[in-house]
Amino acid sequence: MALERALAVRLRFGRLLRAWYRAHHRDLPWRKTRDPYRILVSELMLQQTPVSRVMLRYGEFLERFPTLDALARARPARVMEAWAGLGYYARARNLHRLARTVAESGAPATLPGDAAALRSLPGVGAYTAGAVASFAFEQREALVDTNVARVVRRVFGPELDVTRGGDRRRIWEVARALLPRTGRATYVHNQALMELGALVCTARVRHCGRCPVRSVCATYEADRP
DNA sequence: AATACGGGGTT
DNA sequence: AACCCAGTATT
Repeated sequence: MALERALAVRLRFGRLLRAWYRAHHRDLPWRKTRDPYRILVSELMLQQTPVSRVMLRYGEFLERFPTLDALARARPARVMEAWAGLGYYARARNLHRLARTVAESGAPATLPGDAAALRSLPGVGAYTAGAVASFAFEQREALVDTNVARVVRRVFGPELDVTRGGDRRRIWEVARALLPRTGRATYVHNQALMELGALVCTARVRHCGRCPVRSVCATYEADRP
């Protein structure tokens, strides 16, 4: 049901979504770089952590550890210091381990550019692999985080229940079906999907009045008076 | 499939 | 006092 709906309107949906993003997106630090390392750090920090809190630590962390190699050479205690206040400290340990692993395999240390290889790195799951592949390497890869899952469910599959494993897989399928044709457009597309969930199609309140895709939204269609 | 992992802001 | 937030690894 959700997949058929997505396939039917994917071109219109994508055009509306990306146009809205270009006009309304926030100017966030990690959107000003294509450096895979800087993108990776932002994605790891943002796991289950609000943008506002990551903003407090992101710049300073990169100042102390400007490259993957610099991070690989750092003492664990220094890395944990720089992570202080962000919580989920296993992320910092994983990032440090990742840096040292990648640094051993080549000089200078470089991240792999495809999602499957990224996925095998410590602390990098399906979401982060898709994010780094599409944001840093402009690969045509989907990504699903809490924002994307909510947007996809409301727009294409109100019947889906994210707590069910099968439905989670279905949401990934829909996200892949929605991807634009090129990797370059995928960067904007994925950013836009998350931004819509963060600014308009938010968890508690839906701001359908300023939603660019309400004309193709199943939830809006069902709830309108 | 369920749970641990942080901590601070919002409702 | 819940609920929420750019999830992942482990059981």
